[in-house]
Amino acid sequence: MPELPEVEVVRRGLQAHVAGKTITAVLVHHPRAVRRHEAGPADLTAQLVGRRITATDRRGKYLWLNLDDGRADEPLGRTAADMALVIHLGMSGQMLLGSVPNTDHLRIAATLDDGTALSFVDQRTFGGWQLADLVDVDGSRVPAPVAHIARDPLDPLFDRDAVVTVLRGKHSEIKRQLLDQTVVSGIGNIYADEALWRAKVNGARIAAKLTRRQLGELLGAAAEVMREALDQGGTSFDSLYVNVNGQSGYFDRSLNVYGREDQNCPRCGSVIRREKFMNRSSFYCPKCQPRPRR
DNA sequence: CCCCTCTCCTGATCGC
DNA sequence: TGCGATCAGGAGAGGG
Repeated sequence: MPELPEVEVVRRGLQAHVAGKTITAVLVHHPRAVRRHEAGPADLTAQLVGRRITATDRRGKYLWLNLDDGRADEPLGRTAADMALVIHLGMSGQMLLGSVPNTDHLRIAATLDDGTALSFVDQRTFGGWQLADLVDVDGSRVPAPVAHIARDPLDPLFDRDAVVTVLRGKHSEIKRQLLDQTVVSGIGNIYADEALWRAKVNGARIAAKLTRRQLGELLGAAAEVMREALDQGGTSFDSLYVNVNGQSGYFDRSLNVYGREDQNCPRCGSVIRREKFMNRSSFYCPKCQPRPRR
C-alpha cells in the first residue's frame, strides 16, 4: 500500500541508480499499465527510447522522471526537461532494478544505456506509466496529470495554515478530507488512521467543526508519522511493497492503531476498534478518539 | 460547486 | 477438494 513514505523510498532509489542514464529500450507487457498514456503503448515506447533521465521528483503518491532529449553533447541538467515519465504505483506497483525472477506480474520492462534493467511489476494493475508535458503550477513545475494534486506535508512549500483554512470550509468527515489528494496529498488509509490517533481526533468528525488548532495539529501529526516512516524505509505488511532492490521497510512495527483491532491502545490501554468507512477499514481508539454525537 | 458512491484489479483467506 | 464471497485500496468517473 504505497503512500508518501513508500513512494519517496522508491524515488530515492531511482535517483541513485537511474539519474543521468538514457533509456535504450522499453517493452510494454500489459496494456493496462499504460492506459493513462492515451497515445498508446507504441507511442510511449517510441517517445521514451533515446531520452535521458535528468532527475527524479515526487508529489504525494505521484513519482516522475524528468527527461531531456538525450543529446550527449549537452551537460546533464542544462537542457530543459520538458517532459516527464509519470509513475503511479497504485496498490501494488513496484519499480525494480535488475532482472525480475518472477515475470507473472511484470507489466513494463525498460533498459538503460549502462545495461541496467528497470522493471515495473504490479499485481493488481492499479498503477502505471504515462508520458506527460510539464506545466507550472503555483510556483512548481509538475507533469500535467499531477497539476490538480495538492502539495504534500513533506513539501518545503507546504502551507499548513492554508490547508487548515480549506478544511475549515469542508462539511465532510475529516478522514475523507485527509484522503482527498486535492486537499493534501500523500496520505492513504494507513497514515490517515495513524495521524488521527496521534492527534486524538475521530475520523468521522466533520472537518469544519474542528478548531484551527486541532486541524493544525492533525496535519502536523500526519507530517510527523510519514517522516518517521520514511526514516524506517516505509511500511510493509507483505512483500507487495518494496524498494527498488526488492526490500521491505520496517515501519509496520511502529503502527499504533492501523491493523491492531482488538489489541490495546498504546496510549490508554483501551481496546482498538475497527469500523467500515468509505468501503475501507478504519482503526481507532474509542477512548482517545471518541466518536462524534450523531 | 460540493459531496459521495461506485468501479477498476488480483491473490489470499474463509466458510460451507 | 472446490468454489463463491470477502477483503485489501488509489483515484477518477459519474450521480445526486
